[in-house]
Amino acid sequence: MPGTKTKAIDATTEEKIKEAARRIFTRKGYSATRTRDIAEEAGLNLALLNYYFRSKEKLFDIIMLETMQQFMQGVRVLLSAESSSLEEKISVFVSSYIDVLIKQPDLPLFIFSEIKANPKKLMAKMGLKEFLMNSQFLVQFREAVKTNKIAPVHPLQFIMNIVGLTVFPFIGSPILQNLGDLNTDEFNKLMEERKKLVPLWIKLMMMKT
Amino acid sequence: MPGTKTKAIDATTEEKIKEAARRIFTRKGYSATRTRDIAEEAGLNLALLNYYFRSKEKLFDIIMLETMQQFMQGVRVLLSAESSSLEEKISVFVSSYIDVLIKQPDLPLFIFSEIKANPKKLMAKMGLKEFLMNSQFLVQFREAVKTNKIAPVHPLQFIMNIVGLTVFPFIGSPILQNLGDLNTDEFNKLMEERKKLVPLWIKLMMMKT
DNA sequence: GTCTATATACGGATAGAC
DNA sequence: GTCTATCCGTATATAGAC
Repeated sequence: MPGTKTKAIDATTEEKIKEAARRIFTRKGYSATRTRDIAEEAGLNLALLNYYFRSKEKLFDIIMLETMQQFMQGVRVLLSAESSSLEEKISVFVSSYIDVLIKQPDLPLFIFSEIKANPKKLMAKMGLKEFLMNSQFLVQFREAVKTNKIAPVHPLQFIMNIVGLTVFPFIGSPILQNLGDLNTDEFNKLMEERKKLVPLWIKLMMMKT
Repeated sequence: MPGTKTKAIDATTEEKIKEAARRIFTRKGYSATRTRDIAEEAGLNLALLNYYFRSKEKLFDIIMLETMQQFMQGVRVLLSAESSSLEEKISVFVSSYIDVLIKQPDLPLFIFSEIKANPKKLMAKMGLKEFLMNSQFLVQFREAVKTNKIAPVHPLQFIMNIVGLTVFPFIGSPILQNLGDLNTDEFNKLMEERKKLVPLWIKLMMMKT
């Protein structure tokens, strides 16, 4: 039966639990998730969770760390990259992010909720601030302001705009889909459109007037 | 019978409970909130909650209904108003909304989270869709598109932009504040700036190119 | 490693004194 | 109306058989 199966081909029990946990935690958040839901989702016994991860919280910590690293990847793309222009960075960020979010639309609400619930525990692990400070992105932004190519605003305003225009639709999707009478496919079409629109809009917004 | 007795000068016990519940629910969400937290926040005994509201869920429903009505008020301002122009509507919406959110920054994350957790139960109560459909806002938007004043995009894209640029910073504030090394006052200053910037940006974004 | 059964803790709800 | 004490269901965690 299960113990005699090969580990090589299908997912190990530990991986099954992690995958199930990721789905449920992301969908419902830490507090609303019951370990029973995870066990059921994984098609496994409840006791296995404790055998592999000792506690709900430890399991969550592992999932959360991995999730945030994934979420951060887009940001790192946006911030680093020596060779590309500011505009190119924005395009790449928006486009790749929308791809991720179409596949995992629950991600933003989950991350922002959990960070709010536990800022100290989770913020440190991101190391986002250090990354931003010496980033090529910030250098290019300041240069563009100085040379009068874009309007002079706080860099954070600029970042809020890019991230907000990209991420917000997924946070508000239940309301927005209802508002526009859209099913998921139709909604995703609009998101695909935004891959081109958002970078264009950002460019227009930041024009010197 | 609860609620029928005194209309006193200072807050009644029932109001104290509701105020405490509003704060805690909004801060932590339904699942993570314990009735004991609410009782403590109100400086009252746990048993009073049940005396006045029968259950955690019934108390939550009352709070949630009131909160959504408040949240919707800004939207209604945006959508209705026969006399004002499209631009004016946007300015009023952004400005009044940012005022609300500076006072109650937890509101957006709370509302979006709870709607996601229980869309059927909560969406109907908003009645947002009906409101939008016959709104002056939508008429004016379509007119502006037809007369070539703004670029032709799905109205929902337009709404996402306005709401996203206004609301997103408050959803991401823990991360954003950390990113920019800002305390709450400094962050709020940026939000005050956005009262003027967002309407301007919207105007620029939507230009015909 | 995986299961069943059970211990333990926690949170929501209630009974009853005042 | 408000309190103390307590009940009871549910969720997490663990023991022990296989």
